[in-house]
Amino acid sequence: MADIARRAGISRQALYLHFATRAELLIAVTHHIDEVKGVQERLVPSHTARSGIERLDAHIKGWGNYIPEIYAIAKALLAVGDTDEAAAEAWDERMAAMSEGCKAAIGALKRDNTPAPEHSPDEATDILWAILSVRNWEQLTMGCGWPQERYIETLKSLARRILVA
Amino acid sequence: MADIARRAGISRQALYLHFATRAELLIAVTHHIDEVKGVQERLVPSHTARSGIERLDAHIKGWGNYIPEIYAIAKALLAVGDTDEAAAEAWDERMAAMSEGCKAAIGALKRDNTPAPEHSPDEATDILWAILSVRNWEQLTMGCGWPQERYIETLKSLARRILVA
DNA sequence: GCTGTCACTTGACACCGTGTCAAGCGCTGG
DNA sequence: CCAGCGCTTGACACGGTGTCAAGTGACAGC
Repeated sequence: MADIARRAGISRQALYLHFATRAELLIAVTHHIDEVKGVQERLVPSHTARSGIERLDAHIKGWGNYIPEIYAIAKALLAVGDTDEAAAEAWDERMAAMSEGCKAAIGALKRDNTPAPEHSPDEATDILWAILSVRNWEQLTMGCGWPQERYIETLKSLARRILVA
Repeated sequence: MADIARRAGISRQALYLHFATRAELLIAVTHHIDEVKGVQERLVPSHTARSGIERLDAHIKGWGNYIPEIYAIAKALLAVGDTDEAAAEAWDERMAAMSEGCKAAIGALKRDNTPAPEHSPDEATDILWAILSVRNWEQLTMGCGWPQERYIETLKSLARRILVA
């Protein structure tokens, strides 16, 4: 909090006039970034995609390229979520939005009659959500050293083989 | 530290006579659990597997069923790893051991001439390692509510479709 | 039986981060 | 002119980690 106040050019106490707790500040930052960087707009291509496969690709690309932009705040929010209920809730809420996108992509596959027979739509959604998680991105790019481009392409390939008949 | 000391029936200060820092204690606990619960023994079936596919299955089962036993300490270690270099290193070291198992399974597939053509052995190892990560387990079982049995079976199925030709 | 050592105890303290409180200051709009 | 607002300074409480000093009690070796 002291660091942030210094960088903002105000006193530490003034920060508490705006945000009651550290968690609240992190939540507000998260919402602000979503607004400025526009999650919604990123997922537009996935709405206008014609086939289910196209939609799957667009969703992976849109979300996958969004992750690096929110990574720092996401990590902070996840960390504080271990002890702060409201922060955990805020994160879950964000994830629910992203999970809706997964669900829609899976739904589009079903409409095309191209879903993999191995999974129910719910299970397929869970799987897609899991492999697109921030933690997974962290592991593959920061942990394994994959460049972002490769992350996107490989995940597209994985998703197709797992979720498309 | 106070809680742990109380549960151990010694004074908080006595704890510091054994472990210099909280991180050091967590690291020691991790090693102790590995010793007692035996990671090595769990992976024996994977060494004796005949085919590459069998080995892949055995590795997923062995490790996948080990995760719930180490989950609590793993989470604590990961959390403290954000600020403590030694803890992060200890975790990476454990992960390297597990990653070796992934590598060996991929190697076995190659020896059988059954690896998926889409990935190099290194990439296949990274992917297997990522989907078998503790975070992924957390997400699917705790987040999505999958029972352990289903987690194992679904991951086996995923791994085959991704990594086997 | 004495003594040194060792594991532990009690009780204090420093430091850091979060969050709170009170008093004061300066600008601006009515 | 002044009330209100946003901010300031400066203090403090609290909890957690880590440190330090002095003391205690048991046990082993002489």
